[in-house]
Amino acid sequence: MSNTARGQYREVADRIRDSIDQGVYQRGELLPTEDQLADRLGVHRATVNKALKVLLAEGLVRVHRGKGTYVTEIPVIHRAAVGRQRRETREAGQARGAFDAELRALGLTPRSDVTPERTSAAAEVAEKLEIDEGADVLARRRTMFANDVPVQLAVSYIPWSIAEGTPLTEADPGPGGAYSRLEELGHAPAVFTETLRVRPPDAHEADKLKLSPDQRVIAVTRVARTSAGQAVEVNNIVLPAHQWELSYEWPAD
Amino acid sequence: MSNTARGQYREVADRIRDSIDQGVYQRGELLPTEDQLADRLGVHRATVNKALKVLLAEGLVRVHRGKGTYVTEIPVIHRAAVGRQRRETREAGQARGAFDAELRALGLTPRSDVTPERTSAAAEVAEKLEIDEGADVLARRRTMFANDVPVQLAVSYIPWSIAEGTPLTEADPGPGGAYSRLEELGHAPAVFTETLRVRPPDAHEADKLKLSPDQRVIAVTRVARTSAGQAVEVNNIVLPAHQWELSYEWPAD
DNA sequence: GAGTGGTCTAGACCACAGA
DNA sequence: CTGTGGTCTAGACCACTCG
Repeated sequence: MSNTARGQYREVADRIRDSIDQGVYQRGELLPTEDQLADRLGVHRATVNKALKVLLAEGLVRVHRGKGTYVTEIPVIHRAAVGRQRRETREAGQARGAFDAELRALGLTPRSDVTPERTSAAAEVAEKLEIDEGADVLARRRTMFANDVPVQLAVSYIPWSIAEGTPLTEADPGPGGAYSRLEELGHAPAVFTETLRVRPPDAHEADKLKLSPDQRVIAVTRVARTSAGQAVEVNNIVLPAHQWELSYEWPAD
Repeated sequence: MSNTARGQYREVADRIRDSIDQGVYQRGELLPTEDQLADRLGVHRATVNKALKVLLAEGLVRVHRGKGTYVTEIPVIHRAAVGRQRRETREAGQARGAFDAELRALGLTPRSDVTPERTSAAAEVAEKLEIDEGADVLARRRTMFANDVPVQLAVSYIPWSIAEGTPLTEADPGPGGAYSRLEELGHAPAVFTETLRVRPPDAHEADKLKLSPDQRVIAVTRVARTSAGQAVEVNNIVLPAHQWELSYEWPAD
């Protein structure tokens, strides 16, 4: 087995979790330092540190090295994959896209950095786009924030042969986003595929998303194809696993 | 940030990972003990222990307490959610279902325990099935194995008013599985929804799936509805996160 | 510089597996 | 009984943040 003797650090984690649930420590508030918690709970600091990693895994706390440990203020974000590409969704309300709409629904303030760039396709991307390795692609790199907390990285790849000279190469591709432009260019996406893996963050992801090695990301690879089966976009999306809930819906046939 | 000074244990993890990748330690093989690794690599055992937890998170190794640490022998299993309910998929080849087919495709030997049971619906299940809390439901509990390694837990709930007196209450519901029976009973599922969360395993899951608290599970809640929008089945699926790759596909409209 | 969390070493005890 | 990994304490050093 693996779990019979629970370990003191789990008791400590339970006690701190209870304090958070009961409002002793409020959302966004700084917890006592590990030394203080160790004193109060009568254990060594290393045990408190391990307990806090449990809460970190659960997404209950957030750590700023050199500053302290905070109670998480961002609720779990729901991402409904199916439907988010629809024009109505993309243009709904004040939102500039599905991501914006989801965050506003939770009372959060979305923010997003975009960097379009012409580059050459790595092997995995080229394979999925069915182009030659090293061929030119447009890479649109996005970092998304909720209340200034980073919650998503995404890199969208589109063959340069499609994107060249179009608004797709701009930071803001215009109303309805990139999918609307692809539609107008005669490359309307008709079928979407998403493939998911859960893994520890790599160094770049840990840095950008402020994650510790004890946390996980959900790596989503989305491929958009035309009705002719031609892949027109590959999107590599990285989400802090504790911050998201994903949903999918499809017909039986 | 969180990751600038990499930490010695990550170097140790890299070295052990390299040894596994290069075949120094083979699939299914027992690694040297933590004491031995600590001696060879010139670090304290606690550092080796922490390094092994990194590899555990990546799914590269498996730990049997009291015995040792083994190189994982099960490859990542792919689960294509869309299409697995189709009759052709369910009845394909020698397989008794989509799960069987997926494992056989990887050269693994599937095995599965099923325990049907009449019970009363918990709040979350009742809400999704749109029945009264505490109303009777059929619960079909499954534990699935690949080469005798547990790889999935699932509990399928069907209102007792539908299941009573049908083959659904049997351990083997017959050809094509439960969905075929629902179809014949006039409750053919027409729309499926899956909602995913990543979290640490609870005590029961850790025990059944032989997981350590440092690992994660993907908790999938699937709801099957008829074309009239009536929920007929709720399935709570728990997967060791490091062992699976999930995929979904859907049309743009 | 003082305070924070991240990590490492040292040594110890425990729970579990198997001879 | 011995050997394994899991955990705890003690004490130390480091990197980062902020005044």
